Amino acid sequence: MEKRYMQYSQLLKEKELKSTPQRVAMLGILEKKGHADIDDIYNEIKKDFVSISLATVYKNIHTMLDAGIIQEIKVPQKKSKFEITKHKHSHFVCEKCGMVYDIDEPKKLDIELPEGFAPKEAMVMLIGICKKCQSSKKDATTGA
Amino acid sequence: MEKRYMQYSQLLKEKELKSTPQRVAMLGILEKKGHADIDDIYNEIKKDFVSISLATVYKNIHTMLDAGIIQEIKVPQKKSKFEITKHKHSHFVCEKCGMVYDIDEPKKLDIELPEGFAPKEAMVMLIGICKKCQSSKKDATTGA
DNA sequence: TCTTAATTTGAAAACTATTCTCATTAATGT
DNA sequence: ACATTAATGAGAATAGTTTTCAAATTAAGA
Repeated sequence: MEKRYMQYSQLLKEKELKSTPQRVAMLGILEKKGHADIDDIYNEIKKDFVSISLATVYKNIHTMLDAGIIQEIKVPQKKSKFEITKHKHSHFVCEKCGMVYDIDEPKKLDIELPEGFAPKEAMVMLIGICKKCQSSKKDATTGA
Repeated sequence: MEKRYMQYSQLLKEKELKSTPQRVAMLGILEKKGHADIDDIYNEIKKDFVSISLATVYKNIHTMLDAGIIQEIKVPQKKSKFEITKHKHSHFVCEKCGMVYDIDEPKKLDIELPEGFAPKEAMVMLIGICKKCQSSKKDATTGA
């Protein structure tokens, strides 16, 4: 078995989850694609697990979300995408092709809160035109 | 007719939309609640429009979103909420009670992008514990 | 390796959320 | 008030997600 599969297996066990081939494959797909929605994952995993159930994909998404192995990215007007939990970062969403890119967290974020509010986390999302769509002047969905 | 209803009527017409009592009422509810999801709006508007159809609520939400009169706020793990479009601002979401609060935009946001990416808009969302939940040490859903 | 206990899987049904269709009603401009 | 055009309401249709449960798989211990 390949090395990276072992790593996912490891990761699942650390979170007290059983390491099933389906879960490992889902993580592999998320790693490969970076960001994927339910359909992306289902369509991709079906290539290897012909009879996998969509319900299994949903269940595993939830299980792994609860365990913190993956995270949900909600973009206004779009379907949620998921990604493997990694170091904190922000997102850039292309309003043309819909691609989600990881970007570095803000170097500085100076925001003023009313008294009594205790922030734990800041999420920053930039919306704009990505490099591909910028240069091609058209939809880059079919690109990287 | 009340003054603020006239204003919504006005607003709709400016966007080339017909000013119907249902739309005006939806905007009134959004103003009153600040942030509301589809069910909030539907349950509230039914008090005045007993036979309003849920489909009408959905249709108007879309219409008004497209016209830019209202905006969608997507919070990870939660249902979308909507708000009347106003001056640019950020959001604070209480992870305990789920309330969404408007907060001022960052005074400073210093973020580095790879070359070729053209941002148009930055969305900042803080997650944490709101004032009410902070002080009551429990769910403040039933509060303001 | 074999056994057991606990969890996961797949398939279908159930449920929830959203959109569509279309006859009727209402809003706008003249 | 009239004509035009769009919105409403009701229900059907579709899409998206979760539940149920028997069979299969995993993890751990003997």
